[in-house]
Amino acid sequence: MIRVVIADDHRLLLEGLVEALNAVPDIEVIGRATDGVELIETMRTAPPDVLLVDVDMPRLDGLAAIRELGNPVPTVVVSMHAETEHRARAERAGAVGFLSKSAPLPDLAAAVRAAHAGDRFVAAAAVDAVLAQHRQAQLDPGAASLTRRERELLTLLAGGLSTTEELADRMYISHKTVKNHLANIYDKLGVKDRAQAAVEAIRLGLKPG
Amino acid sequence: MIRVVIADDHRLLLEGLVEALNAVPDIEVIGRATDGVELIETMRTAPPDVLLVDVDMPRLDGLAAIRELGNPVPTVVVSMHAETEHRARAERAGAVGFLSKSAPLPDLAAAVRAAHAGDRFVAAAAVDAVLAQHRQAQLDPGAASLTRRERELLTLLAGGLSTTEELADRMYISHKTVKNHLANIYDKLGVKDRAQAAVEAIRLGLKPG
DNA sequence: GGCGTTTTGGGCCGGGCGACCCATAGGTCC
DNA sequence: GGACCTATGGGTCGCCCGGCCCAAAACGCC
Repeated sequence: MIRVVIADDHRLLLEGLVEALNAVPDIEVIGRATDGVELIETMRTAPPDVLLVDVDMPRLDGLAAIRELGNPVPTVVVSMHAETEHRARAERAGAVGFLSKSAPLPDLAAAVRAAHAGDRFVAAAAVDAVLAQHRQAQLDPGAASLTRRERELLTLLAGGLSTTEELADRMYISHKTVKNHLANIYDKLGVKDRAQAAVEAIRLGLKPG
Repeated sequence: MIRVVIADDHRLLLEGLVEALNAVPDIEVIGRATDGVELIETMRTAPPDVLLVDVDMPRLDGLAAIRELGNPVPTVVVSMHAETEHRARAERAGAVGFLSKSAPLPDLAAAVRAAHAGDRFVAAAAVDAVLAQHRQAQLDPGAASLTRRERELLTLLAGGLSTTEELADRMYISHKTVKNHLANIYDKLGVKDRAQAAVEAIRLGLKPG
């Protein structure tokens, strides 16, 4: 059983990846992170056999994070774009694999196994199946344009936090900022209050993660 | 393919039955009803090969409904209790089968097939598997005690209607009654507003239908 | 280095919401 | 027949929510 930690700030994609990989018999996802700082914390508490990271994440990007970590475990870098330049940068940062987010799932599993076995540089491929799963959310014109904080807030809402005060406390921001985020969410999702937003969030597959 | 219509005022159980039966390869649920009047309407617009009805339903109970219909299709009666007296009444009303809501799913499928084949009186058995699915909701102490109207309202809420006015219009009651129902729902589910109630409703599997 | 976006925060206002009272009609159950 | 629940409806009150205005940091992108 290959134990994997995944880091990606796109929560929907992250969840899709987790589900997809957990469906692979010899792979188990034991941790996830949505930014570099969280990733370092996760690596400390639950060190995996293989690490999967997105290149661009807030606070501390994927490449900086693996440099910071000093490559304790084989790392595969996942990127939206498959350009050679990104690949080179990932390689310099110590990654042993580089994947585009637009290829079939089996390639992703293969890359994880290869990294675990000690291979260097399994290139390209990966994750088209996941994007397909993820497509539903992208089809919703507004949902795709949700920002990171908006998705965070919406996820909390779908998890049962409803009052402005609760949400503000949980996100360490003022109640006014919560209301601003909510107003933007309503606009993007085409709803008019918390109840509808919560329903929509669940429909879109937003889950605490 | 045996086409079936199911009538049951317990919506959660109804949905469980529908799902369970749709999972059976040779059975397809083509309609559902939550009271006798709705059942008669459904039978008119979508006549099935076999009818499954609950004995006690509001407005017009199951037995009265099948009498009213004049038994155009073989009917299996489902009851919470498996007492002989109820069985006798069901038989007099023209039902060809009688099942308790506390036996394994295969028996239910068997009863449907038997009714379709023309057998008279497949007794007892049925639907324990469905109750298991349904158990989650029953474990929630409050959810089980929701009344019919409360469930109706909650289902609308989970479907995206959120304002008092919308709900009142849809249910043909005053906005004040909606607020009363909501207050009772909050109390029973242990939540404090529409957003949390909607989240909980979805978690409990309430769906339009 | 400048522009757009994101995230953060403020104020104001009207209306809707939830909490707490209440009553009445109809049904079920013993 | 009486107790209980359900469904319906009313009123009041305080607070919170959502709409609409604005501003300033921080970040990414070109």
